[in-house]
Amino acid sequence: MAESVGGGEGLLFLTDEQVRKGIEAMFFAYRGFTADPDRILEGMDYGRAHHRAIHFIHRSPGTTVNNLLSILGVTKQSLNRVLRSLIENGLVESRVGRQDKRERHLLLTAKGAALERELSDAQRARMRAAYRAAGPVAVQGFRQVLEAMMDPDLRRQFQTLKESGT
Amino acid sequence: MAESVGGGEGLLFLTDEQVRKGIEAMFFAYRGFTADPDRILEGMDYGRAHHRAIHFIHRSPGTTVNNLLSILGVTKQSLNRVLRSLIENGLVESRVGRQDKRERHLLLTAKGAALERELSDAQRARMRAAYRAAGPVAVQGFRQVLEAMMDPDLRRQFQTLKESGT
DNA sequence: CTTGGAAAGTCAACAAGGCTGACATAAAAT
DNA sequence: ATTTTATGTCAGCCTTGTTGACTTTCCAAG
Repeated sequence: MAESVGGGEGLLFLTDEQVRKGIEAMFFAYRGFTADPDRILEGMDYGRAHHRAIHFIHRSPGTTVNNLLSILGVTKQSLNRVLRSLIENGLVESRVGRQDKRERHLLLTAKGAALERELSDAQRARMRAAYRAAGPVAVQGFRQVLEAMMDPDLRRQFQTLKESGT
Repeated sequence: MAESVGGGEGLLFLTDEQVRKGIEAMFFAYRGFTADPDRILEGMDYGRAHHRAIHFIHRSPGTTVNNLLSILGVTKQSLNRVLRSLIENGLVESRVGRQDKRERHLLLTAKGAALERELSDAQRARMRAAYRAAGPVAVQGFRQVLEAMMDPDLRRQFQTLKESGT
């Protein structure tokens, strides 16, 4: 790499042009990031919105609608459209809450879990390949920068999710 | 960080759960990435699609429509709608090609450049802050992983753009 | 010089996935 | 008893993507 990213004490001497490259990298990388799931979903009745719902239901089984709403950052009308089709087609189960019967707890059915696996296998394969190509140190840095880019509320949500896993 | 990302010889011992966290980080970070420009554009007649067009026209002044099409990865009908409004509102100038008069060369007007600056200032500010928080080593890693995530064609496009700068 | 094909623009129609506003229901909380 | 919360739903709108069809312009090869 010709361009240095050096500078001590956390001070970075990056030109606007260099930062702009980071922005473009983010743009192109995100296209790659969504490409595989998009390919799988096209032809089915589902899209990226369904993928996101399935992902986070898998991630937090039994999560409530409101919970999912705040993670996804969309309106309930928007989520409901997606959720309804997933429930109708038997990918997601909606259970009335036991303590609070107003709440609906969302779970993947076997069929839903199968699609989740197919989608996340594809997406993880790409991530793994990228990680392998870039190396362990790069992966650490990747995560740190991404986390620093998030809005504070989203960062909190992300960290909450992080703790729930592993 | 409790989770190790170690492993010698480019072999990464990452569990599916750890890779999944990278995927979620990408999702949340992209929201932050687009948040500031989106805020600026809301209320104007423009959206994210306009931002992207403006960005790449600024980046490669005089680029042709076909060129832009392949960078953005949308159909000409979709781009045309965006481009038309930018031209009508005097943000973009479309010049008939000198050698090949079928081609249109796209340039930002002063007004267009002003909006471009406003948008990219906001976006760069966030990137800079993230870079500063994460440190120089992390920034290197960030770039490497992003580049490795791209589809090969997009990576080539990205690298071509990279060379044109600096 | 004619003709094939590339570059660009445009019209129409459609779909996904966002949004707002309004309203309904059930159940919890006060 | 009343208010608030969680959810669902209807209707309508916007942006941004898509396909298909058609036109104009014009370079380039026959």
